[in-house]
Amino acid sequence: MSRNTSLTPLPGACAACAVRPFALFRVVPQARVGEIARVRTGVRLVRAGEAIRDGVFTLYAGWAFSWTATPDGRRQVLDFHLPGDLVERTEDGAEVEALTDASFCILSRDRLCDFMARETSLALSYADGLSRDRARLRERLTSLGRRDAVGRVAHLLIELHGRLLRRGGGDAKGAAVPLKQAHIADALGLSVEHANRALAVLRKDGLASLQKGRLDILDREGLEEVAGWAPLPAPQPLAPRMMAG
Amino acid sequence: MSRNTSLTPLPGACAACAVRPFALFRVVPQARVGEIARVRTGVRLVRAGEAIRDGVFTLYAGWAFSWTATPDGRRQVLDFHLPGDLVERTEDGAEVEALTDASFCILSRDRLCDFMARETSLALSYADGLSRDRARLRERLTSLGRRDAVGRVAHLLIELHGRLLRRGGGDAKGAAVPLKQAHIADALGLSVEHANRALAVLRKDGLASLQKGRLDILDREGLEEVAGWAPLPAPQPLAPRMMAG
DNA sequence: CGATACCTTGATCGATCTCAATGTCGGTGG
DNA sequence: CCACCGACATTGAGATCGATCAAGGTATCG
Repeated sequence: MSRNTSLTPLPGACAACAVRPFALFRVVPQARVGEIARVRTGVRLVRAGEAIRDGVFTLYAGWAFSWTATPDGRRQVLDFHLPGDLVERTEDGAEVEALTDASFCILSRDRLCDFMARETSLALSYADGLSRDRARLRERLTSLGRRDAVGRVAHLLIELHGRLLRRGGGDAKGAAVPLKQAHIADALGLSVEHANRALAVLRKDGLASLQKGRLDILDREGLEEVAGWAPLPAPQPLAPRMMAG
Repeated sequence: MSRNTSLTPLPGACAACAVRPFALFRVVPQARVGEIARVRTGVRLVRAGEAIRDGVFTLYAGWAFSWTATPDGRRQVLDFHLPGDLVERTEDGAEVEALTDASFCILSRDRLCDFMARETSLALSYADGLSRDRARLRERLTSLGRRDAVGRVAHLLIELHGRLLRRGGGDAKGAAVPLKQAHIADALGLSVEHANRALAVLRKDGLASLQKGRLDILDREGLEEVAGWAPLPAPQPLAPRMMAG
């Protein structure tokens, strides 16, 4: 039994759900929260490192990530999932794995569809989630395509910090971030050793520090600088013009 | 006027639309095609290289692509858009540009929302499109993260070939692909020179050839081999059926 | 013809990978 | 308490892939 207990809370009643304000069902008015229960087919608790095979679920506590294996046996992390995120296991060979001990609500795909059919706002909330996923992937793609290792790591840290802040985790100074260096490397297309060196640079330069599950933002502005974060639209006249025809 | 004429056709009546079977409105039954007209606010023809500033549109003829500028003035191509694709200009600084001469139907975001609110299957079709975008971005992310230059190019060529085949363009032997090497480089995080060398390898090895706007698949199996291609099952849409009635 | 856009090739440089140790820390069994 | 172990982080040195720089080459078009 000692090993079956966990400090990770299980999801409880939807009406009091702490992550609903950030989740798919945020659009459901309090009066109709009962209908959510018919979509939820169960709750589950998994240990860090366990694969999650349920098709559709809302992460309630803990982190998870989606990844895919490359033909040469390495892996690419596709996205990190935070509490409140709707996660779908797709059929394309990508896997979902708990990054920490985690709990979540399993949803019925069919009943979710029915609910969305009755509630347009819910369908739009679903689409909104997909849109955000897409935006995040575009950012990451830009990182892998055009940023160096330090820039990629800085960018990822800023992104995660923002996502956590938005759901009330951490503060401007930092947040709990349980990533190992291997997760960062696999997400950013780097070797673990190089991810380590990039983090060391950020630390040495007093920009950010990720250690023992804690992210500290030491110099937000400097961090954005090395991330190539464009707060203002950059002047474009000199940008290399693409082919015109 | 010689320069204002174009061989690129403008979209005509929705009822006879050639790309509708692959587009957002594929779920609208013939009997209700008239309702689409109220969503369409106009049609437009643009030249290759022109920026497209309309917020939401369905590409009818020609190719386009979305891209974003990096702080150092280079650019990252985020996605290529083919006839039938629904394209949204997002607020995040990404731009959309016509890759060839192109025409499209401009949609009203508000009226599209109304239509989706009335017709769940349309909302699901919209979500399905977002899902596919996401799947494509995940594939590309894996490419940039874990494949070498030749693998990335091979993978992109296979992807484009598949997308074209699905909408009736080209055949197993190849298809019209108007990409310049600079597009490929900017999409895959490579320099133009290296993209060129990767294409040269594929050509020399008799796997594929991209020249003068034409993609030839010379050895599909070998191409998949170097791409590290895992044949994926068709994405399972959440539920896009034809609208009843 | 000259200009422009695009493609191709070669040489050098550099960021990142790979391989190989070493370090640290928490736990665990003796 | 100590010795050991496994998981993770760190560091160094050499090898590589792809970027960059620098020319040419080709085709199209006015």
